[in-house]
Amino acid sequence: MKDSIQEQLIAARRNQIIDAATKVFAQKGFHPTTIRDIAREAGIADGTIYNYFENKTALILGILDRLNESDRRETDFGGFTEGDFRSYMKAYFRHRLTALKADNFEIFRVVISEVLVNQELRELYYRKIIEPTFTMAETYFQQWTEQYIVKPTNTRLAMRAISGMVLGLIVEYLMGDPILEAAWDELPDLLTAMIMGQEPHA
Amino acid sequence: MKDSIQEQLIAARRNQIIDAATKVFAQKGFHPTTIRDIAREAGIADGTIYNYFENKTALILGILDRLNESDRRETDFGGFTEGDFRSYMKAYFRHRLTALKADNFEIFRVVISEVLVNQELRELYYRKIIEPTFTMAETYFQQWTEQYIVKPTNTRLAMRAISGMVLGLIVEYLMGDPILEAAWDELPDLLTAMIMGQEPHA
Amino acid sequence: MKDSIQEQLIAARRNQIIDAATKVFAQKGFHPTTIRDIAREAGIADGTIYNYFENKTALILGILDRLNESDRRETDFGGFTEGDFRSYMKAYFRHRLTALKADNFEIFRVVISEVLVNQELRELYYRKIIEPTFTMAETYFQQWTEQYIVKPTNTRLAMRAISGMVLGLIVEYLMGDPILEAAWDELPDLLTAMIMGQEPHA
Amino acid sequence: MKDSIQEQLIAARRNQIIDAATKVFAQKGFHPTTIRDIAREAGIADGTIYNYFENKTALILGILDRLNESDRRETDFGGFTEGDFRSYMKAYFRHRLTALKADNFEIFRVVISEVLVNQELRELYYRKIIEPTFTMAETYFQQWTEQYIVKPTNTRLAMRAISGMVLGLIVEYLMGDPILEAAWDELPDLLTAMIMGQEPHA
DNA sequence: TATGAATGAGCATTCATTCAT
DNA sequence: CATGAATGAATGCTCATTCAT
Repeated sequence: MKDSIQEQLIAARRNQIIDAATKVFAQKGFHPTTIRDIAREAGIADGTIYNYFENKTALILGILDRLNESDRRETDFGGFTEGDFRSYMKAYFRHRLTALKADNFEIFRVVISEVLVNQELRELYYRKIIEPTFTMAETYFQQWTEQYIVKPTNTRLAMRAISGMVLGLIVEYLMGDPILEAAWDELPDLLTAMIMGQEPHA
Repeated sequence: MKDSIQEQLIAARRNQIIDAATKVFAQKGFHPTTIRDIAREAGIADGTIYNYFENKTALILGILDRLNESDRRETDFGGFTEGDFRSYMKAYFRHRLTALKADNFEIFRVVISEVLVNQELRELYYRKIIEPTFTMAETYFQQWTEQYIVKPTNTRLAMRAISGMVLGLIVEYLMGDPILEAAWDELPDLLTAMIMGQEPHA
Repeated sequence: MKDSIQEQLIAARRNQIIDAATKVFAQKGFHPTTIRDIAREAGIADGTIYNYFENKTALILGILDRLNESDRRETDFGGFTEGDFRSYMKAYFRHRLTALKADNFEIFRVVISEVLVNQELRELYYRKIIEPTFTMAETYFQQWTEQYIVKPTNTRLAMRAISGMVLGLIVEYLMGDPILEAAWDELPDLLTAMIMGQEPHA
Repeated sequence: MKDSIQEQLIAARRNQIIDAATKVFAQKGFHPTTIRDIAREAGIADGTIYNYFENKTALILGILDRLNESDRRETDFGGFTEGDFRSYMKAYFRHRLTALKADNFEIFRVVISEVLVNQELRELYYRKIIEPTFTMAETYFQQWTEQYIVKPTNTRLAMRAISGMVLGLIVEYLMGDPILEAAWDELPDLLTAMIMGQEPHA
């Protein structure tokens, strides 16, 4: 019982710190942000952060974890399993392309940048987020690729191509492309059309 | 005459430094690499680097410039302009996905990471590399999209989706995905098929 | 309560650092002295200095402040206000010429040198030390100049001439003049005689 | 003959460099000025400076020498030797207080600052400039002090007090005192009056 | 657990000076 | 003599991390 309260307190404090870290990292980037910046933003002392996170990198990990969790909570494509795969794709694109809108874009910029370059982070990110996502998605794609692509071994590659398209577009957006910024919302339809062919007219 | 020699000497030294920087950055990443590391690798004094580059960030710029130049030199899709767009696409995918193979992958990891997070770098990268590339490519895509996509205003978006797919796949590769690593060479065909539909059988 | 202790600790540490800085600056001068020199002399780490002073220049400011404070504490010419102006002058000269004796001379050398050349320092020095001193002294001089100098507007100039005489003598001393070194103690009487005329014999 | 031309060339180049150094030192101060700054201002290469001056400090010495020479050339108080000592004093004050006007003030600031703190410079400055000046002036003052001051041994001290007054006023001016700046031209008369008493009315 | 002062390794950058051309 | 590229020692300052209270 007591442990439970303890855990809740700890979780609350961790969240408080991750909130602060997310905010400041998003504003200033990872390297330019100091532990003191985060501590001040969280309204706590520098040293306190080290009671909850081993080091600065662990904060990025914490952010990743939480992004992942909230993503998993929001994501549910179960409804599309049967039947309309086109709708599923459109929903997937919309979800992925919208999820990072607003503030999230900036923290995503920082996270991607750091993950690319930090092996420890990268391995964790791959193992905890990318891999499970791919594995989970494989089922959905399987049935689709069976119809469209001859070699079924390519299912996994096709999946990666599609998720890569989304990721690449986000990166291009983060590079400051004005075209993407202006027409971001048109992407789900367009991407679906590109991948699945023109929507058959009734 | 003398100026020409001077310029050559300067260019040679710059290349020497960029070579060293590329190598060390690729090994250790941008931030962990010290100017001294690069100077040692280049076999020159620390201070000499500053006779050719304003600061550490300028080294990344130099690397970007050279990647860009060599890319432009290697790239020639002119032959595909007329006629077979499918071949053009396949060539494009193959070129893009191969260009960064080997050592280049590692420096690309570092460059992308830093560009994402450094505004000055990002703006230059966009202005000098991304934007011209898109502008140049627009012509090729125009004719294709005219046939496949109803709204011609989406040409630019489609281009970005396709280049984004490549970029995203590279990033996923850099994240350590074993599937991509194993089947990287199958991608050109697969991507072409995904975008353009199955190749029509004779 | 706790704050008071905190403040005392902070003040103590600041004093400890200023002591060290004064000592090392006096020995080696401002520019040749490194932060590490001061830290070692104070028996603390380099970084600790930056918890108490913004930068190296701020150390000079700290020294100035403390010189100023101790000067104010020692200085009290109130007793001479009424009556004997000649005694006042002599006391003034003696005080000014003695105050900097011993170690103080060397730190004064460094401080003057740096203040002359550092605008920020100069402005602060003028505003916090010179100006208040002149303003405060004006009252005393007023009554004297009323008697001796026709144009009362010149009071301020006369004050500056007299304080300048002291300052100039100190600078000449610091230049290494052996005559001044040998007869420094005779100056108060001499200067008084020069300014006020020979002492009337009873 | 050839040597003479050689010497003239060398002297000309030295002057060119000292001109540049004076200008840049006056603008930026000694330490913030780089050899390159001076070389650029002189329109020559960095290395050339080292053919004429041993090091950066030697440039200050060169400036001092030239200030001294031009001062000696301009200074001639011979006419006042006999007769009117009051006129002599006034001329002395006027000369000293005017000589450094305009640009000279700024270079004087830099020179004083550096001389105070650099022993080698200080000794040379004292030996070559201060000492000869005092020795030379002693004769003039002798006769005056004989009349006014009882102890003739104090002649030298009185001289130093008076020259110190000038020096101190200049330093106070350099500290940024607005009163002195506004009424600088009134000083010769005032100082004379302070030292010699009110001018006797006919 | 919270604090925040102390730590000190670490690094980009500068610049006086040298010397081969 | 002039040049200016190369040198590399030297240093102020930052900041992640620790730990006594």
